[in-house]
Amino acid sequence: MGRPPCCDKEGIKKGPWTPEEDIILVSYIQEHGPGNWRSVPINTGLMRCSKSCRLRWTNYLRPGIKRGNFTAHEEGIIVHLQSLLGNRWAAIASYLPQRTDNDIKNYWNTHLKKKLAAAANSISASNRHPIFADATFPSTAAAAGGSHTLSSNSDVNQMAAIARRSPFADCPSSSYASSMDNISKLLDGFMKTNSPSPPPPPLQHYDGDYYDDVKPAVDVGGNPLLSFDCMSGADLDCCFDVHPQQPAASFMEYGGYGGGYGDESKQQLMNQAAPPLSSIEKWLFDEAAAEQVADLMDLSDGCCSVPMMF
DNA sequence: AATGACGCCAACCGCTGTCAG
DNA sequence: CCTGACAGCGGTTGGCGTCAT
Repeated sequence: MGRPPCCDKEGIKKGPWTPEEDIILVSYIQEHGPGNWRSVPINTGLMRCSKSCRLRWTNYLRPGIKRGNFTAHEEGIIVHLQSLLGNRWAAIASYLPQRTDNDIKNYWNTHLKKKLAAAANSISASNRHPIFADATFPSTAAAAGGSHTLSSNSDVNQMAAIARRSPFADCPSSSYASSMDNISKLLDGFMKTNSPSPPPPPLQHYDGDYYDDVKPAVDVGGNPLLSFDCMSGADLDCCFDVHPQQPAASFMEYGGYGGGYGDESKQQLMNQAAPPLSSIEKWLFDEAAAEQVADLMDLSDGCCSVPMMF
């Protein structure tokens, strides 16, 4: 289908935004709030298409955006979530509210992916776990009941190492950040007059969007389940079965590669105060998990020298 | 000092999902 | 149900800054 791009109209300005345009846009949003982007260029007189206005706001002007260096913790989360969710940058960004999806995408493409690829080149096939030597992997894993979104085998191998040992921690901060000072001052007033803002971290949400592999299933009693299978970056495959109406009756399974996708470790999550999906999120942010995996991996100091992975 | 190569990132493009009429 | 409008997302690109020669 596809509709004609909104920016094909004549008289629509493209390219970098000027400070004056930024101020106009911020002033308008300050008054009317974000949203209804179609009306923004009409009401402000900006010679920009609505899409451009939205992008400028969400990627640059929105309050609470953090620029500059990614911390090792942020890197760990990104790599962790990327291995779990794939290139779903908006979903990943929702776990890093101070970062935009564009920022994360750029950082992945320019730093992390490159680093992972370089490290992967150094990994000899003999060092890899047998499951990775199987050319049909990950299809075999999927057939076995697991599913994942790993872009490459090396993602798993390097993730924990990157989470623990950031090679980019000393990167010079973006000079761009300092250019934001004036706009930040402008936004101070906005933030004070528009509480609550910025949007809170969506740690509580579970709408099916962030877990790719939600699929219909039933429990032993025939009750509907949402089943979320994943191969985590922590080299554990896991399965969360969630009763939509009875989260407390849900359970989570963990299994290691060595044992396949089975039952060797099953943990009942019956805590009413802590629904299972909180456990998922806890797991996602559990730095200790990455540490454990890194220890298991027996990584050497050089990230291009990776011994036995498992 | 000049210039070519390279890296980074803001912005654009095209597609998909959603929803109202 | 169909269609069109809109918002949002992910991939890609172009321009600018930096570094190497």
